[in-house]
Amino acid sequence: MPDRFYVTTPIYYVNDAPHIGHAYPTVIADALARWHRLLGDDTFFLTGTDEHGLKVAQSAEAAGLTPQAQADRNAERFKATWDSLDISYDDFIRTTEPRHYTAVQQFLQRVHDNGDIYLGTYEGLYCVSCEAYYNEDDLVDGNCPIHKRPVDFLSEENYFFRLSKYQQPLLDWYEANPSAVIPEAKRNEAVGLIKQGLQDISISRTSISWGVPVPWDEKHVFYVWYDALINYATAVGYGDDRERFEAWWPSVHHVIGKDILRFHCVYWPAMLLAAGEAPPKRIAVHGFLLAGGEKISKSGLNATQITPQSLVDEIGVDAVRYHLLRNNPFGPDGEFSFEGLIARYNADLANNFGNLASRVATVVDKKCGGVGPAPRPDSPLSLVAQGVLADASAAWDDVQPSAALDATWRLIRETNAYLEANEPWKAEPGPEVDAVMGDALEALRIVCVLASPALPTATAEVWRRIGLSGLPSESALPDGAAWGGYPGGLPVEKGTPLVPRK
RNA sequence: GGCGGGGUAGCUCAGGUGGUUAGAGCACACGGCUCAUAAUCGUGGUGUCGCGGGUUCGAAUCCCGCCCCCGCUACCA
Repeated sequence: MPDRFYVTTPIYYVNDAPHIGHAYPTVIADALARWHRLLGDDTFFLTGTDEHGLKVAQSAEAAGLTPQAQADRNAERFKATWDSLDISYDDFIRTTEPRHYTAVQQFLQRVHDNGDIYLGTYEGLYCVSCEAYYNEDDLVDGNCPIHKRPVDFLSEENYFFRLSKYQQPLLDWYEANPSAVIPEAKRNEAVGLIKQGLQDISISRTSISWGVPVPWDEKHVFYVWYDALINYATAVGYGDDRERFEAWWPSVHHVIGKDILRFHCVYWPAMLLAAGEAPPKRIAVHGFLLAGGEKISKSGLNATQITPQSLVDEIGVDAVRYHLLRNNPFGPDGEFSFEGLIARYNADLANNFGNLASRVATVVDKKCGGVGPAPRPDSPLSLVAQGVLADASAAWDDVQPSAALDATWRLIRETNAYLEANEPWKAEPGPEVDAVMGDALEALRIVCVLASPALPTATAEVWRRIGLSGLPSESALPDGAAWGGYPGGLPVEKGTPLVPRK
C-alpha cells in the first residue's frame, strides 16, 4: 500500500497578478509532488485561487466588472503562469465553485452544531470609504490612513468561533507532533502565538455579500479567511465524498509563506479539531523572497515587474524553477535577483549539468562509436551516487529543496572529476574507456532521475539523448537511482548544447 | 517590553551533544587538460567563528553580560 502525499500551495488572492512571490511556493510544492511521485506515493497536488472578500469586490467594481467576471479573468492568469512553469497540479480550486460552497457550509455547520460558533458583536472603528475596520494603532491622527477622514465607531453582529477553547488542545497537538510545523523557528512562532492566549475570532460579516452564505443565517457571509482555508478539504471531497476525503486526509502537507502562519498554524488546526477532523500532517513555512531587501509583492517598484512568465521566456522554465528551489534555504527570507538567476544558471546548469552531458556524448561518439557502454558495478562513482541519494532523499523529506539539489549536484561534480582523472579522450578505444564512459552515463542517468523534480524538461532531454526510453520521472525510487540501471548498448546522441551559457 | 531566529571566508550558507591544521558552493588567483557550452580538473584563505568575561587541559560549539539585524507579539501582568 503506497503512502499518500497530498500537497497544497496557498490559494492566491485573485486581486493580484501572479508574481515571483507566488511562483516560489508553487514551484516548491510542485517539486515536492514530483519527488513523491518518484517515490511511488499516491500524490495529489492542489493549487488555486481565493476569490471572495471585500478587496475583490471593490477592485471588480472599479474595473467595471462583476466580482465573478474579474475572478474568472485573474484565475486564468494564474493558470497560464503555472502552465509556463510546468506546474503539475492535479486540481485547481476556486473558492467560488459550488463544490466549495457545499464544503464550507457543511464544515462550518458542523462546527456550529458542536457549539463552537456563537453570535456576538464585533465593534471597531470603521471607515466608510474603505468599508473596513481599523485598529486604533492604524489610524493617523485619528483618521483613516488611506482616506484621511474620520472613522466611525460601529458595532456589527458577527458569528464568532470559539478559538479560546482550543488553546490547550492546540498546545497538546504541537507537543505530540514536534515536526508538524517546519522549520523549527516557525513552529516556535506558532506555539508562541498560542501561548500568548487565544481570543475568539469573528468569522462572518453582514456588511458585504461577496462570500459564502452562513447556512443557518443568510444575512451573513463567512469572512474570507475561514472560507479560504477550507479549500484544502474541499478539493479532496469534503462534504461530497467522505470516502475520498478520508483517503487523503490528514496526509496533507501545506506549503505556505510566513505571512499566513497564524491562519494555518493556529486557526486552521483549531477549526479542524472543532469540526472533528485531524489537523494537517505538516505545514512548511517559508520566508519571503526579497528584491534589494524589499518584499516582492504586487505593490512597490521592485522585481515584481519581472513576471515569472517573462523570466521563463528569457531564460527557460527549468532555469527559473531550479533557481527558486536551489538559491535559498527553505525557511529564512532570501534575496532574488536577475543577476543571481543568471549566475546560478551558468554555474550549475550550463557549466556543470549541461556541459557534462555534452562532453560525455562527444567522447562516447569518438571512442565508443556512439553507443553508450554499460557501467561497471564496482565503479567509485557508485558510492558517491549512493550517498547522494541518501542525502537528497533526506533533504526532500525535510522540505529543503536547496539542500536536495546541492546533494544531487555533488554527483555531477564527482563525475566531472572522475572523467579528468581517467582522461578517456586520450585512451585508445577498448574496455577501459568503455567502463569509464559507462560509469559517466550511469551517473548522468541517476542525476536525471534525482533532478527531475526541479528540471523536468532538461532531464527528460538528456535521458532521451543517452538512449533511454520513457521519462526520468517514470523511475521508481529508490531502485531507480540504484547504481547499474543504465543498460549499455544504447545510441547516444550529441545534439546541440542543451543549456547554453547566458 | 516579552518570545523566537540570526550575527562563521568577498558573497550565500553548513557546522555547533566542546577535541587534531574551522568547512562547502560561488567569486577571485595561479597551474593542468583540451573530450566538453572559454566549459572542466588541481592548488591557493593571516576568516578577530558579533563584543567582553567565565567554566575547561581544550570553546565557533557550554555559562554570564553586552551590541547589532530580522520576525512575531504587547503596551501590560
